[in-house]
Amino acid sequence: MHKPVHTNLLRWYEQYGRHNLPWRHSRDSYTIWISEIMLQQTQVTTVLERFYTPFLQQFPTLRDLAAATEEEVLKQWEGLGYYTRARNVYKTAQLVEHALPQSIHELIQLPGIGKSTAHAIAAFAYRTPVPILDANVKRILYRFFGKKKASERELWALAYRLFDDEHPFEYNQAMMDLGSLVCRSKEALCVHCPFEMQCHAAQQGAPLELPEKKAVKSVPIRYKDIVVFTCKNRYALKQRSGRFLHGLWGFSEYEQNRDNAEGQMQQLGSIVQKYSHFHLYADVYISYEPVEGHEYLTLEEINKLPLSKADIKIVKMLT
DNA sequence: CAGGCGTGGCT
DNA sequence: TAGCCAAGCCT
Repeated sequence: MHKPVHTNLLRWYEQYGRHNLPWRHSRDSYTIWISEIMLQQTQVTTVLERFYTPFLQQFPTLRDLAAATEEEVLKQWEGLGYYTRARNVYKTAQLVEHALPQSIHELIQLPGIGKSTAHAIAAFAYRTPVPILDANVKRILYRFFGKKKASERELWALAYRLFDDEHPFEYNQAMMDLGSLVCRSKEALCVHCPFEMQCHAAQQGAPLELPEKKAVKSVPIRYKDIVVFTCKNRYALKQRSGRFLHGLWGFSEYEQNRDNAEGQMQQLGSIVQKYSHFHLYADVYISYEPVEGHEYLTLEEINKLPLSKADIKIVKMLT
């Protein structure tokens, strides 16, 4: 249904919306899908300024992506983080022959596409009249309906309740922009909000109290020694195979151990890398001893490999 | 279902 | 500045 709040929202969107986002007016399901995956847990600015265009330049179509290697895709993803997204994007390109499916049911079965992304692709690429539910929309819903906490199920119900099914596309875009520009997590600009009069939190005068903040968990610190084995201007790396940074290349880490530091190893420096679930403090050493299970590569070769931020810092120490 | 999963922007 | 948190997904 189309209500007065929707009229206010659309008017606000026409005037203040982010109409220059390159994926916004695309009808190509491929580019919209790539943008949606890149934007998972990632700010618009980062994707927009550094990753979206170069990626599509290298892989302009689904067919190009499918024809690439996983390492080439990871290299394009280097620096963006959450690399499982890159591997899932590649996997999906192998799976679907011509184009992404259109139904939410089918989309959600593809690797890396959950309920939120499936709705977004359906809404933006295929103009399916369904609401989307991202972090921006969630924050608006919490405040608009005056809820301190809500389950995913409840949030979807609220998303459908507020939805404007007469202008679904514009409504969805408007909601994301409103959440990003006005109903912000640390500063709510209610005076500029088209929902101000209908919004429960705004009427209570305390929008920032919603939603209820989660208890902060302390992040563990891991201390490691990283050893760069070298021989004749080549350095030993291997491709990571665990869940963490899977597929990226890197130097070898060891539990911090005085024995390592003592021998003939020379310390190059140290790095700090803050991951979402732990912080890494590592001393970096160089060793001229031979090592098994690695590839000895020149700096030129190393720079062509997909590397994590921490390993890039170490490569910089070598140059 | 809580935690693993990267990196950088913003306050 | 240090910490929060950003167009989530998977296990």
